[in-house]
Amino acid sequence: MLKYSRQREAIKNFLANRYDHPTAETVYTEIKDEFPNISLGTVYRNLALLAEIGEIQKLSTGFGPDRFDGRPEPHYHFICNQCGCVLDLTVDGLDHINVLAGQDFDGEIEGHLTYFYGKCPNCKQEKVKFSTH
Amino acid sequence: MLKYSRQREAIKNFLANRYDHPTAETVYTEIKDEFPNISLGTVYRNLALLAEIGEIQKLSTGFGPDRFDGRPEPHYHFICNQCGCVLDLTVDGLDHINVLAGQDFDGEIEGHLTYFYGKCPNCKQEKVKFSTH
DNA sequence: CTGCATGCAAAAACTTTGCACCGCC
DNA sequence: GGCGGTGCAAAGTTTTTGCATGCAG
Repeated sequence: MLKYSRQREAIKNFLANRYDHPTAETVYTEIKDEFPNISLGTVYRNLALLAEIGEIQKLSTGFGPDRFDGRPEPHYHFICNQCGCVLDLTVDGLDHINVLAGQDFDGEIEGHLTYFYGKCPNCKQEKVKFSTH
Repeated sequence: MLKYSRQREAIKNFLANRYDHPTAETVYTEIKDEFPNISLGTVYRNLALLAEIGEIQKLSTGFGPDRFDGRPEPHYHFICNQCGCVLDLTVDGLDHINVLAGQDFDGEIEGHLTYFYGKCPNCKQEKVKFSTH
């Protein structure tokens, strides 16, 4: 049975109000303001738990430590090749790619996980700036 | 300048002949038959290098260590929820999802990385077997 | 010979876990 | 009070790196 804990609640709320997909380390550091005694182990344990019960999402970007997203509903993510930032991305009508993927496949496709790559709005701007020199 | 090395060549060939997307550890263990003195550091260095120059692909599945794919050309991957195996998957006509993703996005989408999840042919079979009991 | 590549081992980076104590139910 | 949660620290896992030596160009 899942028991209430102030720490877990704080972690969940913290993530719900951040849109930059922080790492466990960042969650730990920032949440220390409110809980000076909280331990990194507790942060990892709760992040894993919350991800498992679907209240947050764990993002493995393949670059650096895992990141966490406080928005539980399905959506996509964009990773900037230049600055490494991770942004939420709403893309409609992508469910059909499961069907496409299953066409020549004998197993059963149940879902997919997609990361988009490129230049974030900020870095795209930078590029324009430099190219006008 | 990139200098030839027998170790790197062996790693590349090893991956080219495997279709199970081995981890660095597996590459290391298996390639020791041919190079008893090769070190894990060399394996990691060469895997990173080969991935960077696009001769192999690094797969971060978010579960366990990274895996490596000897097929450099773009294709997709399927990860079995049940047994954890990783299979190659050819899906045509998925490039357009970059356009979809870019529709409400101010940055620039340059590509995407997609993992499909579900039951592999083997595990799907298992399920059928059990359900007939 | 010059400098990238290797082998080795230490260390870094990231995450999990054992254990005694704490606090929700 | 019972049991899941926490803090702490140790350890586990995965990957990177410093350095002396080796080998390709």
